[in-house]
Amino acid sequence: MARNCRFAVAVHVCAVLTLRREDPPATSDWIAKSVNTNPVVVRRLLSALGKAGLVQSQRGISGGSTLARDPAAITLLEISRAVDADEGPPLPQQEPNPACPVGANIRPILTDILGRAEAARERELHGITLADIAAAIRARQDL
Amino acid sequence: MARNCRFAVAVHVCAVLTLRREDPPATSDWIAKSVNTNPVVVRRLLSALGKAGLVQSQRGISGGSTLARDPAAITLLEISRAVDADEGPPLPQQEPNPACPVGANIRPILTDILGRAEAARERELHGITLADIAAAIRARQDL
DNA sequence: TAATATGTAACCAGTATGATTACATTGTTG
DNA sequence: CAACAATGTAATCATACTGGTTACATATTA
Repeated sequence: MARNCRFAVAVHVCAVLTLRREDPPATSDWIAKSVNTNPVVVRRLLSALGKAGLVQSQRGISGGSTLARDPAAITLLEISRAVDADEGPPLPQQEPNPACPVGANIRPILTDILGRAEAARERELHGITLADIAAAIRARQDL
Repeated sequence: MARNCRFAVAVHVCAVLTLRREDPPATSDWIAKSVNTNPVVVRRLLSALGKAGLVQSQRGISGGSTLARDPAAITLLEISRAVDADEGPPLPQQEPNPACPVGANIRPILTDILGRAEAARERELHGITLADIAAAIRARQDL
């Protein structure tokens, strides 16, 4: 997992689009007020989500963004991959010493371990859809 | 998962200590040559591992570090927690707008999701011990 | 044609990371 | 006891990344 807030904000953005599914497109300005950030930050995320095919945007008057698919068909894993580029496992750029038995063999082992950890995280996110998020929000509203 | 290499290097360091279990203590200088980094970087990690009770260090001539426990009793989760402080879920510092239905409710939902993702990653690391790492290294050597 | 929205580039301040130097402290050994 | 060799840690530095902001070209609609 990257140490930034892009995923969290992207889910917030998508949640807004999900709850506003029947309404006219949401502008980056409107969404930014809900997130409490700058509209450009929202547009950057929407651009990434659009390239991943999760969202559609329209320019001009009465423009804005809408979900491209059924919320039940969009997983949080897709959102994560859309906004956070895969940078590979966090290994030091400097290669270890091949003259040491550990240095000579640890690299692929670490890559495997870090890959498995990341896969576990992704499996979790794959099991959650935007429909689940919307349901959780509605449940909290009805308290 | 943090976006740094501390965990990877810490596992490398511990793997060295595991393979040298029957030998005299390893110096930070020696380990640094295997990792291919600066001895101070190694000492910082050894210091954190020591505070977590995974490693013991001795000053002075013929000093150095050794594993504090059986390699089969040290999990990668312990190593991860020792060298990477828990910074909590990566949420924006700016709170969302409580006047928006999404902004008012998304925070605890995001916290839950990010917590579940992190828990999945930790479950994976909990299942791997230093003995497994040592075995993997030996298996690669015997090719 | 005027108004409004997206799409992006450019820039900035704040922060994290890892490498490095420096030095005090501790322990060993001759 | 004196010299040496190791850890422990503070301080500094270059690099990189993040998120916020301004600016402006482009597209779309009324």
